This record gives sequence, structure tokens and C-alpha cells, in this order.
Amino acid sequence: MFENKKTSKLRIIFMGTSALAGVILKSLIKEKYNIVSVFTQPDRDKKKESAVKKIAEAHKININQPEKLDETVISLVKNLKPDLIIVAAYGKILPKKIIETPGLGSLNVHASLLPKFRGPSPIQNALLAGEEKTGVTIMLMDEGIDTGDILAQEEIKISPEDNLKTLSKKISTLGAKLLIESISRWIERKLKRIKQDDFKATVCQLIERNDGRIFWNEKAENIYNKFRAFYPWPGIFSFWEKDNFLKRIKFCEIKLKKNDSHERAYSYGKVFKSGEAIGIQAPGGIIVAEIIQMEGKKPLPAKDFIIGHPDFIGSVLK
RNA sequence: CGCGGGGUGGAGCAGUCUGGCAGCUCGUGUGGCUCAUAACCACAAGGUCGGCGGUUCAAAUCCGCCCCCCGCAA
Repeated sequence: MFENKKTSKLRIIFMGTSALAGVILKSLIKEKYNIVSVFTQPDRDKKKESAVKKIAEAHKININQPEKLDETVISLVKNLKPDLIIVAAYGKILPKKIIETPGLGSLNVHASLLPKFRGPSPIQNALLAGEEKTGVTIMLMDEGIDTGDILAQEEIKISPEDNLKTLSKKISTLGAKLLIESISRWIERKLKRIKQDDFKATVCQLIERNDGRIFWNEKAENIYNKFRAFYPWPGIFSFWEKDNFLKRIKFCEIKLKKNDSHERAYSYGKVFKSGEAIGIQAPGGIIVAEIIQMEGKKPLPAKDFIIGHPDFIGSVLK
């Protein structure tokens, strides 16, 4: 309890945007840390405002949503006189002047086992790569992107059923727990700083909608991993040529049917009936589509989709 | 006013350009066939064609306004 008294006086700035950041912020609030201000991305969409913003509003915490981290913002941060900055999936690269402002430095919660998967999409890329484990790293930030010294790290198993949504949830919980443990130990100077091995580093890019495009000459397993990595956003899609128009087909729910033998029944991308669902041939297996959505239409069970579009069967997706 | 697609029995769609009986597939119900079935055959029920207004002898269809859903872009 005396620890809480000590830590509650710390002036903390929290920076984050995604759902993961929201979970972290919530746990900080629950632990009664003194959050003097929250920084989050400007609202891009009226419907989808930042999770962090909502939480901060509910707890009446001061909110900043700067577009650019320029000199004005830097002096704003300095005026807040933070002892510590916590960053989790903020989506902006922090200038050195901000990172160095707090006496206790700036801590970052990163959703991978650094130095693996540095960058903005660690969870997606772990799934894309078909990894069987990943984790969370608490890092003391420096100027580079996810290159700072490691303070704490914990592994988590990825199950074959995991997708972006389920794995993010697990990682958020783990990240919040690890951060809370780490903060108090960091304040007491009980954490060792471990340098990252840059030679083992891998860097991932920001995910865009177009990254969800399926290429039917890719291995079926990779297509399935892409589905897991991009579920529910941005989702995976392909194109169906109907009446000389390319219609975008989103695959909302799919299953993977591995095919051990090397023979293949159809050419790659060919659509055929597979029980109640639709099967699409890919190298090394079949993608079984259970729920699909044509552009401008609602997501439909494959069975219903075929009723209205019998010519979908037998077509070759592009 | 960012670009585009769409709203038609319970589900999915066609019909709209060129106005003229409300159609198709599936499902549902009844009957038949069958040792039997999610199969097959026959019949039936089920619609304010998103809403309001206009044009017309006549509007799902043409014109105007509005509502809602979705894809893309941001």
C-alpha cells in the first residue's frame, strides 16, 4: 500500500490509440496511477473514435489529439512536467525531445518479442509468419523505432485458432500485467536494461487494406495465415469477374483444408462446391469459404450466396 | 455535398435501359412416390417492389425529394 502512495504522486503521461492501448490505460487507472494527460490519434472517423479517448473522457482525464508532434506539442509535454511517459500503440513516432522529457524516461509496451517484429503491426506479422509463440516487451524508448533497451519480456503461445482479434486480446491483458509489474520495479531501479541484438531484428510495416488481397498461387496455409492476421480488419478479399466487371469478394469466415497429396483437382483460384460451403483451390490445400461478402452486399453464408449467384461455382478468382 | 453498388414474398437474386398480369432458385406448408431420405413429383401459402410526391389510361420500371444498408477512398 505504501507503494501506491509513492507511485500515485508520479506524474504520468499516457500515449496510445488502439484497443490494446485502451486495456493498458484502464489498468493504469485501476492501479490509481496519476495520469496527468492522455495523447491519442485525432479522430479519423466519427463512428470509430479512439478507444483511449473514450476511457479518458469517462475518467475526466485531459485529452490531447495533436496531428503533428511539433514544437508546440513538445513544449506542451514539458509544461505537464511528467515523471514518466507510457506509450502503447500510439501510431506516431515520438521526437527525441519528448522521449527525454520525463526524469524516469519513456516506457513502451510492444506486442512482440523484440527485437523480432519491430514496427507498427507486430501481432499481424507474427500470425502471418505462422509463428507458434510471440509475446510482449516493455522497453525503454530511444529515438529509433522499437530499438530501445528491453526492461521486461514475456512469451505467449499462439494457438492455431488464434486470429488478430483473439491474440490481441490475450496480448493486451499480458501487456497490462507486465507493464504494471515493471513500472514499480523500474521506479525502484530494480530492472536491468538489456540491449537489443540488432542482427536478429525484423521490421514490419503498417497494414493496409490492399494487403488483404489473396493471391491464389500462394500456399493455402499462407492464405489461411493471412486470414487469421487480418481478422476482422482489414479482412481478406479476391476478385470475381462477373459480366466483365471485377467484383470484390470478401472472405469473412474461412477454413483451411490441407491437401497432403501433391495432386490438385482444379486450377488455382477455381471455385467449386464443397458440401454446403464453397471451396477454392490453392497450392497445397483448399480454402473453404463459409461466409462471404460481395461488394455492396451483406455478408452471406456461402450456401445463400450460391442460390443468388449459381455462376460463382466454376469461376476462377483473380 | 468525396466515388460507387444496392433496398423486389421467410433467404438469395432477376426484372428497371425500351412503362403493360409480380418472376427465378432456395426455404416453408399440404399431398404423392419410396423400405427409406436432406432425394424425386404435384399443388399451395406468403408482396404497401425502402418511403413520400410527380408524370401517365397504366409505374418495381420514368422524374423529384427523403430514409436505410454496403464496397472503396480518407
